[in-house]
Amino acid sequence: MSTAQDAPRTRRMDSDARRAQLLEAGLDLFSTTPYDSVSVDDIAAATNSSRGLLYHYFGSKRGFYIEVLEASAAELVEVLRPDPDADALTALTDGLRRALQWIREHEAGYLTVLSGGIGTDPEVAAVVEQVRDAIGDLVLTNIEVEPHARTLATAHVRGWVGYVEGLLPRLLDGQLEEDQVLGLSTTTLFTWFEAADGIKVPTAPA
Amino acid sequence: MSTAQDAPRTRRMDSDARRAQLLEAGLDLFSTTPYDSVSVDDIAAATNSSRGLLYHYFGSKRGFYIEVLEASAAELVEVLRPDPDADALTALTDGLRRALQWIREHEAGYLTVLSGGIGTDPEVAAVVEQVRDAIGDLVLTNIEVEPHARTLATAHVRGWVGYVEGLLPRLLDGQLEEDQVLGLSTTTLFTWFEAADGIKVPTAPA
DNA sequence: TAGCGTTGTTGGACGACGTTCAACAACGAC
DNA sequence: GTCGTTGTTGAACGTCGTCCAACAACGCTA
Repeated sequence: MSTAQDAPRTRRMDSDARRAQLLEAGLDLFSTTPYDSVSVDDIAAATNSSRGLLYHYFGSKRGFYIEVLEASAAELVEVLRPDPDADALTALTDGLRRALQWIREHEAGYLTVLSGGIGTDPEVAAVVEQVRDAIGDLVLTNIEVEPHARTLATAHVRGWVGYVEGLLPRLLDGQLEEDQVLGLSTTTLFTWFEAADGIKVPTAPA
Repeated sequence: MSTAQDAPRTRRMDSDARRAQLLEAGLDLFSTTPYDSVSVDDIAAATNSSRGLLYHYFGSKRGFYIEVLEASAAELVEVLRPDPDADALTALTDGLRRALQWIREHEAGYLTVLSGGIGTDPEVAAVVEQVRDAIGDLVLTNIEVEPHARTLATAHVRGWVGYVEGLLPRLLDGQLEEDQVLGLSTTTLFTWFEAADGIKVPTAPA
């Protein structure tokens, strides 16, 4: 017979749930601790499981790290997704505001996602670069760009993502207010669009 | 008696020279290989010395890595330093051109410096952040900013550094020409200055 | 309920790594 | 030639990532 007291010694979980549990624990740990100071044992301990499990699900510690990165990045991109009904400036401002809120809530976690990764690891760098591109594309969503202006416009939004990232440390340590960040960011983004040839911002800002 | 053939078994070097030799080897290795794939043995082998030497000079592998970072960053900042006699636009364009050249020459190395570091390591992040601030200050050198505009101007150049960094991957993989990068960068930097209150760019660009 | 195959899970074992440290060897001074 | 200084070494240790053979919980069938 089996009661609540004598639970099975090893808890078997649905594999999706286990993956999610590991990823969540990974985000927690990597957010607060440098990559190589987080041991596989730490991750196992945080999930009440064993070292081997991480290898069963993710193949290697680095593979695990990359999935943590991707999961967190997906969250951020989701938060940023603009309201398709709003005009460009409003959509951007609102999206940015949500993103900044998300970053504040996950302050340490955000740093893991966008500002870091493991050293020169090309796979990690590729993931981070992909996230930045994705955000750039998102920003470009409801802006009309003629084909010949495509390259420069894409480059500009990609640069702009870096611009916003550059402001973040100053926002997080209080040197800058949220409205200042929003002001600088939107101005820098749209001013170039307005001056550029072959780009039209629907319901352009005053 | 001693000839050229039977050289001393262990070569004693001037400590400054040895430090420099280790740092150079470190830059080589970290440029091409992720941090935790570079072993202390590799560094020792590259300098024909032993593991212990790195600890003698740098205390730890991470301490060593940070010094490599700092050395490389100092080089980049030096290259960027604007000609004090030129007007703002020329000084910036020339500095940027030199920097892009330097980055092309040290392509992998640059990635080690500015785009990376070890994961969430706060010490590493601080060094990288410092470099970006230093570059921002450099850009602001020959621009006249009234006290009340200081905060925003500093923030803008800091964001701008991120902007340029954001364009770099596209320059390095050939999606963007150098002149396009220069054009986007200078436009984005100066357009805001011109529109801002209390900021004067000497001999402003047309 | 007993047995069976599937599959989530474990932890010992291994090689590689970062780090320490006591001993060593090259050099300058006298 | 001797001595103190100091650059240098490599064996030894504890920890880590990784592998893998054994294990145990569960669903299914009879």
